[in-house]
Amino acid sequence: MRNLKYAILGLLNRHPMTGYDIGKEFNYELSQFWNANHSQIYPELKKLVEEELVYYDIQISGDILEKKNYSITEKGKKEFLTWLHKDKPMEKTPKDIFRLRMYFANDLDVESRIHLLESQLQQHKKRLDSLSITMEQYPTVPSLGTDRFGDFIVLEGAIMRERNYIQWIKRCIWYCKNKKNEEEIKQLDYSVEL
Amino acid sequence: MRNLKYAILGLLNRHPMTGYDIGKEFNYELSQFWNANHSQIYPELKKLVEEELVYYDIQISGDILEKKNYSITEKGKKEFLTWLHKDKPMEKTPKDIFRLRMYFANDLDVESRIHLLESQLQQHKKRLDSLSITMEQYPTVPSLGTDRFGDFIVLEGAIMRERNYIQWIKRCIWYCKNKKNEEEIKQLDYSVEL
DNA sequence: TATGAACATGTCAATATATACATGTTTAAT
DNA sequence: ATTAAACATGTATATATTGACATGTTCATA
Repeated sequence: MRNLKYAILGLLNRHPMTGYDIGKEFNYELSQFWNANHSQIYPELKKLVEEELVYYDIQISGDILEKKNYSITEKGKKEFLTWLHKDKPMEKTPKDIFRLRMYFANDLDVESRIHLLESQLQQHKKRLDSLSITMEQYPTVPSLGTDRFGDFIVLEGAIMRERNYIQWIKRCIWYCKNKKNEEEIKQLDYSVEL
Repeated sequence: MRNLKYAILGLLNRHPMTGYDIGKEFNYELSQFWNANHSQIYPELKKLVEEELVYYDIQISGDILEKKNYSITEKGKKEFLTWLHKDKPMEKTPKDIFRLRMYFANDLDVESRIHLLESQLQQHKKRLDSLSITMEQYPTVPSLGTDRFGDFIVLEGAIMRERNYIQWIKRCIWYCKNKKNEEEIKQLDYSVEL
């Protein structure tokens, strides 16, 4: 697999940065589809240096603080592009603990169920709001050859995903609140508004 | 975390079954939000027995084949319900390698990008079809207190998730094709100028 | 009755991930 | 000058997960 390897190579392919910077990326935009702790990043960078896919320059920040500024090598670039070109089969669906809980929720009284659903709803709404604010940075669709195009489509994907999750939670709440008219419920369709 | 623990307890809380059966569940409906290999399941069951959260009866299948039929204990039931009641904060967004690839895809020519997107699109459509067929088993919404209600809402969630992913991929393809035309038009403009 | 698919249970090694431990520097604000 | 937040880089331990190794039985069917 070595997915972290390619995530790091991809970032360094954009521009050189330190391990700390990579960690920050994983906590910002990328966090919508990737993440890693620094305890994973530093050893991986070490490995990538050994494999001659990246190298670093030491920069002095302030008086004595040594920063390792990592760059991708030609070999690294080549390996990254090979990975990027490969048409990989669809991944397994991701694990989702909240769905797992809802799967088993018939053991919960309806009030508790609604409470858990409402709590998740609030959290997802909050995330959607923050993603929407980020989206305001894009008045138009960036052009295809730029980094910002990648930033834009995954941000849009994240927004769509959150909207969709919110819709599902709302449906679950609706079912819980309306035990009757079961025939009617099935008439609704699951179309997603954009 | 011990999420597998609760996934197993939840299943055994529905009804007793073998480790093999649990593995099958993880490859069927549950696979839309949970999975585990048998190499993870058997050791976990062993642990749960030690913790007295489950126990097993040995059943003879055929002449000599011993099957371990696992059941949940009262202690296990209690611990499962405590877990189920707890209002947990939202999980980190799941990792998604295809989104990661698309994030970096500006290094790909437009044709390759569209090819990768179309390939994913076909696979997600196929999964959506199979989920939709499963949904045909539910002519009405099952009542709240039954296992089938849990089955139903997560199946509906899986369908919504696939529809949404498909919409996102289609949007990405649309952007690629439109921008491509724009660039072609630009090329034409240049040639006219020349 | 031979055969292959599904049933059934386990271990082992490698990798991936999370959390805590450990140590310091720089920068901006008070 | 003090302080707190952010910068910066690592290691260690525990847990989670994957994929391979290992072994055997039962059942349907050709």
